[in-house]
Amino acid sequence: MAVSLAEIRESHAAAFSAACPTRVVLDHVMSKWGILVLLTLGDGTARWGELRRGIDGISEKMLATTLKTLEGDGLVQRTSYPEVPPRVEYALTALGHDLMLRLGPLMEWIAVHADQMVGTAASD
Amino acid sequence: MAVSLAEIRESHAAAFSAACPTRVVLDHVMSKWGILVLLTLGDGTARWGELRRGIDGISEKMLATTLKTLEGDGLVQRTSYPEVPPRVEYALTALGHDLMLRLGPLMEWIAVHADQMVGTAASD
DNA sequence: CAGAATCCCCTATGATACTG
DNA sequence: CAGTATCATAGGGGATTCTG
Repeated sequence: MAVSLAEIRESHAAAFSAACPTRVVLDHVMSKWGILVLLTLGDGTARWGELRRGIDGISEKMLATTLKTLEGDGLVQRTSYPEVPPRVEYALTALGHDLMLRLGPLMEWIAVHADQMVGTAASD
Repeated sequence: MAVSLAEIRESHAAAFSAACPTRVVLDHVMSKWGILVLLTLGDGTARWGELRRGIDGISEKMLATTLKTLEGDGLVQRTSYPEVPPRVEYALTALGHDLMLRLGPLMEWIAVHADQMVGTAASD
């Protein structure tokens, strides 16, 4: 194997201190809806309604909160058009896009192995 | 660019349905402490006390809960030695190790970009 | 259509004390 | 040392209603 876990861990040692901003970002990105929103936005742009309908089970409140958080982190960009039927579009920023690239393989792995994990679905 | 976000999203479409086990695993792995514990275990084996001291800010309860969850998911293996001074060692399973390999690059990216994100540290 | 504001519930998270 | 049990709390998260 080429990648040493010890190396990985060492390089992220900072994350183990409670004050590290990594902790915060981790909490935002890894939050229940964070990833789903980011993933949905991966397409390019999405409108509020699209996001709400696209992410099964998300409430308006959580969508709003999550979007604000991600926007505050500079991962998502919000653009509102001053039209009569209000239209707002959300899109990934360059930073967000970059992050998604790292998230992709992980999501893939999880999707593949999710049903292997015992804790998720009772085998009995 | 070689990787299309649309492709990424498409391949994880299942994650958007609330019932998908991916959601559960996501919640476990991406939970506040999940990653930290997995990361700490990356070294090989760690004892209860080591984990508790190694992860800044985690409470006993949360450590216990997180460990059980991850153990239930088959990501972590618990081994207790029937000695007089109780000794228990936790280690990543093959599955957990595999997961960590995917988590590494992500953690790295986050660690590097964390301070770029506005929402994490007040500039004022 | 987009979202802000409210009310409410439940679970995640914590601090502490207790036990094998 | 390695947990478990208990109690308490904050905030995540949901449903509903209201406004621009």
